[in-house]
Amino acid sequence: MTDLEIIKNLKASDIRPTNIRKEIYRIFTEAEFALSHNDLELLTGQKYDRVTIYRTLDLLCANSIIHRVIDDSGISKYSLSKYEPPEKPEVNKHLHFKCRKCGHTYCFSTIDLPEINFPAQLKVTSLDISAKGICHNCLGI
Amino acid sequence: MTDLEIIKNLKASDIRPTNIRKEIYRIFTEAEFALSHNDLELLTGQKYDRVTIYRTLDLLCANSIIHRVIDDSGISKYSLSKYEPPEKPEVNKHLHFKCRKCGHTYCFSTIDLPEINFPAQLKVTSLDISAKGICHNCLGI
DNA sequence: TGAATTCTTGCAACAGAGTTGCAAAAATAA
DNA sequence: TTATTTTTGCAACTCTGTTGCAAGAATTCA
Repeated sequence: MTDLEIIKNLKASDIRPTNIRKEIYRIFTEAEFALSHNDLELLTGQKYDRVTIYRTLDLLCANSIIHRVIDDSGISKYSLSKYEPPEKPEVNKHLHFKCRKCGHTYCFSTIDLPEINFPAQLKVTSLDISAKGICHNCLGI
Repeated sequence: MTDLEIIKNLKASDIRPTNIRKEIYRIFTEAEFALSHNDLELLTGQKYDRVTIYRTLDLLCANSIIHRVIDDSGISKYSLSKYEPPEKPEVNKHLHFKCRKCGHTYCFSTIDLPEINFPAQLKVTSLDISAKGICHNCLGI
Protein backbone atom coordinates (compact mmCIF):
# COMPACT_ATOMS: atom_id res chain seq x y z
CA MET A 1 0.00 0.00 0.00
CA THR A 2 1.38 3.40 -0.95
CA ASP A 3 1.81 6.23 1.54
CA LEU A 4 -0.95 8.10 -0.22
CA GLU A 5 -3.35 5.20 0.16
CA ILE A 6 -2.52 4.93 3.85
CA ILE A 7 -3.27 8.61 4.30
CA LYS A 8 -6.40 8.41 2.19
CA ASN A 9 -7.77 5.47 4.18
CA LEU A 10 -7.10 7.14 7.49
CA LYS A 11 -8.74 10.34 6.35
CA ALA A 12 -11.73 8.35 5.12
CA SER A 13 -12.33 7.45 8.76
CA ASP A 14 -11.69 11.00 9.92
CA ILE A 15 -8.39 10.02 11.46
CA ARG A 16 -5.59 12.52 11.16
CA PRO A 17 -2.61 10.86 9.53
CA THR A 18 0.04 11.48 12.17
CA ASN A 19 3.35 9.65 12.10
CA ILE A 20 2.48 6.96 14.61
CA ARG A 21 -0.86 6.28 12.95
CA LYS A 22 0.61 5.95 9.48
CA GLU A 23 3.44 3.79 10.74
CA ILE A 24 1.27 1.42 12.75
CA TYR A 25 -1.29 1.17 9.97
CA ARG A 26 1.47 0.32 7.52
CA ILE A 27 2.84 -2.35 9.85
CA PHE A 28 -0.57 -4.02 9.92
CA THR A 29 -0.89 -3.98 6.15
CA GLU A 30 2.38 -5.86 5.93
CA ALA A 31 1.87 -8.26 8.85
CA GLU A 32 1.26 -11.94 8.25
CA PHE A 33 -0.18 -12.58 11.69
CA ALA A 34 -1.79 -10.68 14.52
CA LEU A 35 0.43 -8.32 16.52
CA SER A 36 0.41 -7.47 20.21
CA HIS A 37 1.03 -4.11 21.78
CA ASN A 38 4.46 -5.32 22.71
CA ASP A 39 5.17 -6.38 19.11
CA LEU A 40 4.32 -2.88 17.98
CA GLU A 41 6.55 -1.28 20.56
CA LEU A 42 9.42 -3.33 19.18
CA LEU A 43 8.49 -2.88 15.53
CA THR A 44 8.33 0.90 15.90
CA GLY A 45 11.70 0.91 17.63
CA GLN A 46 10.48 2.26 20.95
CA LYS A 47 9.98 5.57 19.23
CA TYR A 48 6.54 6.18 20.73
CA ASP A 49 5.10 6.13 24.19
CA ARG A 50 3.33 2.94 25.34
CA VAL A 51 0.14 4.82 26.00
CA THR A 52 0.14 6.44 22.59
CA ILE A 53 0.44 3.02 21.00
CA TYR A 54 -2.50 1.77 23.07
CA ARG A 55 -4.53 4.78 22.03
CA THR A 56 -3.63 4.31 18.38
CA LEU A 57 -4.72 0.68 18.55
CA ASP A 58 -7.98 1.66 20.19
CA LEU A 59 -8.58 4.29 17.53
CA LEU A 60 -7.93 1.95 14.63
CA CYS A 61 -10.14 -0.67 16.30
CA ALA A 62 -12.97 1.79 16.90
CA ASN A 63 -12.88 2.60 13.21
CA SER A 64 -12.78 -1.07 12.20
CA ILE A 65 -9.49 -0.67 10.39
CA ILE A 66 -8.05 -3.37 12.61
CA HIS A 67 -9.74 -5.80 14.98
CA ARG A 68 -8.74 -7.35 18.25
CA VAL A 69 -8.11 -11.03 18.83
CA ILE A 70 -7.80 -12.31 22.35
CA ASP A 71 -5.04 -14.81 22.60
CA ASP A 72 -5.53 -18.08 24.49
CA SER A 73 -3.31 -16.63 27.20
CA GLY A 74 -5.53 -13.58 27.42
CA ILE A 75 -3.39 -10.96 25.74
CA SER A 76 -4.74 -8.78 22.98
CA LYS A 77 -3.46 -9.03 19.48
CA TYR A 78 -4.56 -6.96 16.53
CA SER A 79 -4.93 -7.67 12.87
CA LEU A 80 -6.06 -5.80 9.78
CA SER A 81 -9.78 -6.14 9.15
CA LYS A 82 -10.72 -7.76 5.89
CA TYR A 83 -14.30 -7.46 4.83
CA GLU A 84 -15.37 -10.11 2.40
CA PRO A 85 -18.58 -8.45 1.34
CA PRO A 86 -18.53 -4.68 1.52
CA GLU A 87 -21.72 -4.71 3.57
CA LYS A 88 -21.62 -5.36 7.25
CA PRO A 89 -22.76 -8.89 7.98
CA GLU A 90 -25.51 -9.57 10.50
CA VAL A 91 -23.22 -11.78 12.52
CA ASN A 92 -19.65 -10.59 12.80
CA LYS A 93 -17.51 -13.67 12.22
CA HIS A 94 -13.86 -14.36 12.84
CA LEU A 95 -11.70 -17.38 12.24
CA HIS A 96 -8.37 -17.57 14.03
CA PHE A 97 -5.61 -20.07 14.48
CA LYS A 98 -2.86 -20.00 17.04
CA CYS A 99 0.26 -22.09 16.63
CA ARG A 100 1.46 -23.78 19.81
CA LYS A 101 5.00 -23.77 18.54
CA CYS A 102 5.75 -20.31 17.16
CA GLY A 103 2.93 -18.64 19.09
CA HIS A 104 1.64 -16.68 16.13
CA THR A 105 -2.05 -16.03 15.66
CA TYR A 106 -3.34 -16.08 12.10
CA CYS A 107 -6.60 -14.58 10.91
CA PHE A 108 -8.47 -16.33 8.14
CA SER A 109 -11.31 -15.49 5.85
CA THR A 110 -14.73 -16.34 7.21
CA ILE A 111 -16.36 -17.33 3.98
CA ASP A 112 -17.34 -21.01 3.99
CA LEU A 113 -18.00 -21.15 7.71
CA PRO A 114 -20.76 -23.60 8.59
CA GLU A 115 -23.74 -22.71 10.73
CA ILE A 116 -23.34 -23.34 14.44
CA ASN A 117 -26.44 -24.44 16.28
CA PHE A 118 -26.60 -22.88 19.70
CA PRO A 119 -28.93 -24.38 22.25
CA ALA A 120 -31.87 -22.48 23.71
CA GLN A 121 -32.98 -19.16 22.36
CA LEU A 122 -30.01 -16.88 22.05
CA LYS A 123 -29.44 -13.86 19.91
CA VAL A 124 -25.98 -14.32 18.42
CA THR A 125 -24.35 -11.18 17.11
CA SER A 126 -20.76 -12.25 16.76
CA LEU A 127 -18.98 -15.49 16.32
CA ASP A 128 -15.38 -16.24 17.01
CA ILE A 129 -13.88 -19.54 16.01
CA SER A 130 -10.37 -20.10 17.15
CA ALA A 131 -8.30 -23.18 16.86
CA LYS A 132 -4.94 -24.17 18.20
CA GLY A 133 -2.39 -26.55 16.78
CA ILE A 134 0.67 -26.42 14.61
CA CYS A 135 0.85 -23.98 11.76
CA HIS A 136 1.90 -24.56 8.20
CA ASN A 137 5.35 -23.08 8.73
CA CYS A 138 6.17 -25.07 11.86
CA LEU A 139 4.89 -28.33 10.36
CA GLY A 140 7.11 -27.87 7.31
CA ILE A 141 10.33 -27.81 9.29
CA MET B 1 -23.53 -33.56 44.57
CA THR B 2 -23.01 -34.88 48.08
CA ASP B 3 -19.99 -34.05 50.20
CA LEU B 4 -18.87 -37.65 49.89
CA GLU B 5 -19.01 -37.50 46.11
CA ILE B 6 -17.01 -34.27 46.12
CA ILE B 7 -14.36 -35.92 48.26
CA LYS B 8 -14.40 -39.09 46.20
CA ASN B 9 -13.96 -37.20 42.94
CA LEU B 10 -11.10 -35.14 44.30
CA LYS B 11 -9.36 -38.24 45.62
CA ALA B 12 -9.85 -39.95 42.28
CA SER B 13 -7.54 -37.28 40.85
CA ASP B 14 -5.12 -37.59 43.78
CA ILE B 15 -6.17 -34.25 45.14
CA ARG B 16 -6.41 -33.95 48.89
CA PRO B 17 -9.87 -32.75 49.85
CA THR B 18 -8.97 -29.65 51.82
CA ASN B 19 -11.59 -27.08 52.73
CA ILE B 20 -10.88 -24.63 49.94
CA ARG B 21 -10.79 -27.40 47.34
CA LYS B 22 -14.08 -28.92 48.43
CA GLU B 23 -15.72 -25.53 48.63
CA ILE B 24 -14.55 -24.32 45.24
CA TYR B 25 -15.36 -27.62 43.59
CA ARG B 26 -18.85 -27.47 45.07
CA ILE B 27 -19.33 -23.92 43.80
CA PHE B 28 -18.52 -25.09 40.28
CA THR B 29 -20.95 -27.98 40.45
CA GLU B 30 -23.70 -25.51 41.28
CA ALA B 31 -22.71 -22.70 38.91
CA GLU B 32 -24.78 -21.95 35.84
CA PHE B 33 -22.06 -20.00 34.11
CA ALA B 34 -18.29 -19.67 34.14
CA LEU B 35 -16.74 -17.98 37.16
CA SER B 36 -13.74 -15.70 37.42
CA HIS B 37 -11.13 -15.64 40.15
CA ASN B 38 -12.82 -12.55 41.48
CA ASP B 39 -16.22 -14.28 41.54
CA LEU B 40 -14.70 -17.05 43.63
CA GLU B 41 -13.14 -14.61 46.07
CA LEU B 42 -16.58 -13.14 46.63
CA LEU B 43 -18.42 -16.47 46.68
CA THR B 44 -16.06 -17.87 49.31
CA GLY B 45 -16.47 -14.76 51.42
CA GLN B 46 -12.86 -13.62 51.27
CA LYS B 47 -12.02 -16.52 53.51
CA TYR B 48 -9.01 -17.64 51.51
CA ASP B 49 -5.93 -15.95 50.16
CA ARG B 50 -6.02 -14.79 46.55
CA VAL B 51 -3.00 -16.88 45.70
CA THR B 52 -4.50 -20.01 47.20
CA ILE B 53 -7.58 -19.53 45.06
CA TYR B 54 -5.40 -19.16 41.97
CA ARG B 55 -3.54 -22.31 42.90
CA THR B 56 -6.74 -24.21 43.50
CA LEU B 57 -8.03 -23.17 40.09
CA ASP B 58 -4.79 -24.24 38.46
CA LEU B 59 -4.93 -27.58 40.24
CA LEU B 60 -8.52 -28.31 39.24
CA CYS B 61 -7.68 -27.25 35.67
CA ALA B 62 -4.59 -29.42 35.52
CA ASN B 63 -6.76 -32.38 36.53
CA SER B 64 -9.45 -31.49 33.99
CA ILE B 65 -12.09 -31.09 36.68
CA ILE B 66 -12.68 -27.58 35.44
CA HIS B 67 -11.51 -25.80 32.30
CA ARG B 68 -10.57 -22.26 31.55
CA VAL B 69 -12.43 -19.94 29.20
CA ILE B 70 -10.86 -16.69 28.14
CA ASP B 71 -13.38 -13.94 28.14
CA ASP B 72 -13.60 -11.48 25.23
CA SER B 73 -12.02 -8.90 27.52
CA GLY B 74 -9.14 -11.26 28.26
CA ILE B 75 -9.94 -12.35 31.78
CA SER B 76 -10.01 -16.02 32.72
CA LYS B 77 -13.19 -17.73 33.74
CA TYR B 78 -13.58 -21.32 34.80
CA SER B 79 -16.31 -23.85 34.39
CA LEU B 80 -16.90 -27.48 35.27
CA SER B 81 -15.70 -29.86 32.58
CA LYS B 82 -18.35 -32.05 31.06
CA TYR B 83 -17.12 -34.91 28.97
CA GLU B 84 -19.69 -36.21 26.57
CA PRO B 85 -17.89 -39.40 25.73
CA PRO B 86 -15.68 -40.71 28.51
CA GLU B 87 -12.75 -40.97 26.10
CA LYS B 88 -10.64 -37.99 25.29
CA PRO B 89 -11.50 -36.66 21.86
CA GLU B 90 -8.78 -36.10 19.30
CA VAL B 91 -9.68 -32.44 19.00
CA ASN B 92 -10.58 -30.75 22.27
CA LYS B 93 -13.70 -28.73 21.52
CA HIS B 94 -15.44 -25.98 23.43
CA LEU B 95 -18.57 -24.00 22.75
CA HIS B 96 -19.09 -20.78 24.69
CA PHE B 97 -21.49 -17.91 24.68
CA LYS B 98 -21.04 -14.56 26.34
CA CYS B 99 -23.98 -12.25 26.96
CA ARG B 100 -23.29 -8.59 26.23
CA LYS B 101 -25.89 -7.56 28.74
CA CYS B 102 -25.31 -9.57 31.92
CA GLY B 103 -21.72 -10.43 31.04
CA HIS B 104 -22.06 -14.10 31.90
CA THR B 105 -20.25 -16.76 29.94
CA TYR B 106 -22.09 -20.02 29.35
CA CYS B 107 -20.50 -23.32 28.37
CA PHE B 108 -22.41 -25.64 26.08
CA SER B 109 -22.13 -29.22 25.00
CA THR B 110 -19.97 -29.77 21.94
CA ILE B 111 -21.90 -32.59 20.39
CA ASP B 112 -23.39 -31.61 17.04
CA LEU B 113 -20.60 -29.25 16.10
CA PRO B 114 -19.98 -29.10 12.37
CA GLU B 115 -16.56 -29.51 10.83
CA ILE B 116 -14.60 -26.31 10.27
CA ASN B 117 -12.41 -26.22 7.19
CA PHE B 118 -9.20 -24.41 7.86
CA PRO B 119 -7.16 -23.16 4.96
CA ALA B 120 -3.70 -24.46 4.19
CA GLN B 121 -2.25 -27.45 5.95
CA LEU B 122 -2.66 -27.03 9.67
CA LYS B 123 -2.75 -29.57 12.46
CA VAL B 124 -5.69 -28.56 14.63
CA THR B 125 -5.65 -29.94 18.18
CA SER B 126 -8.23 -27.79 19.88
CA LEU B 127 -11.18 -25.78 18.79
CA ASP B 128 -12.89 -23.00 20.61
CA ILE B 129 -16.12 -21.57 19.31
CA SER B 130 -17.35 -18.57 21.18
CA ALA B 131 -20.25 -16.38 20.36
CA LYS B 132 -21.51 -13.14 21.77
CA GLY B 133 -25.00 -11.77 21.90
CA ILE B 134 -27.92 -11.70 24.28
CA CYS B 135 -28.62 -14.70 26.46
CA HIS B 136 -31.87 -16.46 27.11
CA ASN B 137 -32.38 -14.76 30.47
CA CYS B 138 -31.74 -11.24 29.25
CA LEU B 139 -33.92 -11.71 26.16
CA GLY B 140 -36.83 -12.86 28.31
CA ILE B 141 -37.02 -9.61 30.22
C1' DT C 1 3.67 -42.46 69.53
C1' DG C 2 6.87 -39.32 67.70
C1' DA C 3 10.15 -37.59 64.32
C1' DA C 4 10.92 -36.76 59.44
C1' DT C 5 8.96 -35.66 55.21
C1' DT C 6 5.70 -33.86 52.15
C1' DC C 7 1.89 -30.98 51.02
C1' DT C 8 -0.84 -26.84 51.63
C1' DT C 9 -1.64 -22.17 52.79
C1' DG C 10 -0.72 -17.24 53.50
C1' DC C 11 2.09 -13.34 52.98
C1' DA C 12 4.95 -10.18 50.51
C1' DA C 13 6.65 -8.81 46.55
C1' DC C 14 6.73 -8.71 41.80
C1' DA C 15 5.52 -8.62 36.59
C1' DG C 16 2.77 -7.50 32.67
C1' DA C 17 -1.27 -5.59 30.34
C1' DG C 18 -4.01 -1.92 30.17
C1' DT C 19 -6.17 2.70 31.86
C1' DT C 20 -6.64 7.57 33.52
C1' DG C 21 -5.45 12.41 34.39
C1' DC C 22 -2.91 16.08 33.24
C1' DA C 23 0.17 19.16 31.03
C1' DA C 24 3.11 20.13 27.00
C1' DA C 25 3.33 20.12 22.07
C1' DA C 26 1.39 20.16 17.62
C1' DA C 27 -2.03 21.03 14.35
C1' DT C 28 -6.19 23.39 12.89
C1' DA C 29 -9.50 27.16 12.84
C1' DA C 30 -10.69 31.94 13.33
C1' DT D 1 -1.42 35.83 15.01
C1' DT D 2 -4.24 34.22 18.47
C1' DA D 3 -7.59 30.90 20.15
C1' DT D 4 -9.19 26.29 20.07
C1' DT D 5 -8.90 21.53 19.43
C1' DT D 6 -6.26 17.37 18.90
C1' DT D 7 -2.41 14.54 19.83
C1' DT D 8 1.36 12.96 22.51
C1' DG D 9 4.20 11.83 26.59
C1' DC D 10 4.71 11.25 31.38
C1' DA D 11 3.45 9.65 35.90
C1' DA D 12 0.71 7.08 38.47
C1' DC D 13 -2.52 3.69 39.03
C1' DT D 14 -5.56 -0.73 38.63
C1' DC D 15 -6.23 -5.37 37.75
C1' DT D 16 -4.89 -10.11 36.72
C1' DG D 17 -1.78 -13.36 37.53
C1' DT D 18 2.88 -15.32 39.27
C1' DT D 19 6.93 -16.52 42.31
C1' DG D 20 9.59 -17.31 46.56
C1' DC D 21 9.55 -18.28 51.06
C1' DA D 22 8.24 -19.49 55.62
C1' DA D 23 4.68 -21.26 58.73
C1' DG D 24 1.11 -24.71 59.42
C1' DA D 25 -1.10 -29.04 58.58
C1' DA D 26 -1.26 -33.58 57.17
C1' DT D 27 0.97 -37.91 56.00
C1' DT D 28 4.53 -41.45 56.31
C1' DC D 29 7.46 -44.37 58.55
C1' DA D 30 10.27 -46.10 62.11
